[in-house]
Amino acid sequence: MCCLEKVPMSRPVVTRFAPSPTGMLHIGGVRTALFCWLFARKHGGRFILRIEDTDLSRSTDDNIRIIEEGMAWVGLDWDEGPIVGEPSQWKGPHGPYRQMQRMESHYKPAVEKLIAEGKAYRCRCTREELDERRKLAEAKGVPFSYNLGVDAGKGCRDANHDASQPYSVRLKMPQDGAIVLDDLVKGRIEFPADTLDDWIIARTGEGTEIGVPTYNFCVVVDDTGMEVTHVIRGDDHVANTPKQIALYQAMGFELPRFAHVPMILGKDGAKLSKRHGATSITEYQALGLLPSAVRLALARLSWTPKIDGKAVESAEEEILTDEQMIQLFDLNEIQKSPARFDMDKLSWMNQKLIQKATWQELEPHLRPFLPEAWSAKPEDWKRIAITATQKGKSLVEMAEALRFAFERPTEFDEKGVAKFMTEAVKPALREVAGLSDYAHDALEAAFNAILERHGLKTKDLAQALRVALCGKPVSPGIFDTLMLLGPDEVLARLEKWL
RNA sequence: GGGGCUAUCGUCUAGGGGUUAGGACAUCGCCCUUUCACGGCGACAACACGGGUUCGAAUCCCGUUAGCCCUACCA
Repeated sequence: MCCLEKVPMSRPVVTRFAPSPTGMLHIGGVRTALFCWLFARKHGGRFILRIEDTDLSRSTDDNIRIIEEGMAWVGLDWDEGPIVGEPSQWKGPHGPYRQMQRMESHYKPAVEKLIAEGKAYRCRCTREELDERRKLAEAKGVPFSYNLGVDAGKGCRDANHDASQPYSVRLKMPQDGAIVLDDLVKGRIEFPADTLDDWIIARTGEGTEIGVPTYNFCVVVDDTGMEVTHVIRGDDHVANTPKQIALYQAMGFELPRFAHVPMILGKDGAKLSKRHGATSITEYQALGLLPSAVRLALARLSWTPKIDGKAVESAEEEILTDEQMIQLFDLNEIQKSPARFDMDKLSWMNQKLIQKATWQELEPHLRPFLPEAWSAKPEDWKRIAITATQKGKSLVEMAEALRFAFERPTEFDEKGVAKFMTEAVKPALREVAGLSDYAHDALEAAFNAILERHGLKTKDLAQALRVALCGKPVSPGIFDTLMLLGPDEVLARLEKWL
């Protein structure tokens, strides 16, 4: 069944990605964002980027820019959210899209309303008192709770405190039954009410003021205010969801659909972290990966698209275009269990995508990995350079394979010299140096003629040329190598060997 | 401690009562070849464990184990 059919509301699909600007854009976050993006695109809906910058100590405009640029690079464009390079502006009708800018306008009125309606209450318990109780519970080996079980009746739930003293604000949770979450990927999950106690929606403020609201509160206010219909997020949020559901209900809002997607683990099954290698999207960019490869690899982690009801059955089918992914995407096909990140497969997909791309498509991605001189080269030259190296696993490999075209070799591979720079081959080399018609066919014909005259095999001459021209017996196809260098440069590099 | 989620080749996964348990990446071997690659062909390789239910269980149920998440006036 399509998840859309289960949505009671007839509003257009809206998803959102809400990262914290804490210094980098994590690959796991990008994957979640990708699912949100795919889902929105598939259903012709909107995709929102929202910045959760309530962690004042780590949130900076620079970090927000890192997120924006990372998202832009990986090709996840947002319909609503911040405007790159304009910290105080945004696009979309539900702004601001930075939480710190929503305090007075959105969060505080919502808290006040809940208190006024008796759905939430002021709590005068201090952090110290709470810590004390927590320690006590721990010593006794019983679970701490604010107002549940043995702690029932404790706390300020029924005290009806006014605002005359500093207070935090807690939400009254239902006290019996269960909160059920009908998750689009995990299925039905029940949370017994007696495990969910009254939680803080707003921290203690100054004097009679309401303090800064907490994450679980802001999320709900934002998601309702921004008309989010499908909350697609990491499954580390599953256990937060019953709190949020209770809040939706207290505020009288219709529930969105929830889809908790599994997290990405490192190769060893531990949470993906620095020691597994690259975790930030910026690093993947630097590795010479195509954004399309990153999208594909990330999407295929935990998701098996079905074509006509069948999962992909060949290497060819693994390489999906964005259009195919958007068309095929279905939350029902997402795995419940976490997946381990596999750099090898990403790398293979990257290679396949490089092979499939036209040289024009590749050029802008490749350019940053090449020296300045690249830009000045004629189109034809670029075409040859790219098509000649399009077997590489990454843009870095391609650039590396083209180095010889920009730098004369300073060192020469000893084994290569010993093996291929024979006396027998030198006269042939001399003839190659004299060639002037560098059109591919002419070059090939002349090359073969030289071979014949000197009784050499292709390998003998080609390898000797590679060593002389590139310093090592490795280069693109020999005719491409010659063409990229051109007759003058070939002559110059050959001179010392004649 | 409590609550929740998860478990098929090394990795991503298909399959959901009867299959030689299928594919992809990686690995290994062979072939192709002007180098390196690409490409082609092939091989290796899995149902976490223990109980049920059943004529029959990877598949359904219950336990166990392991991993992860939440259990904050973090997000």
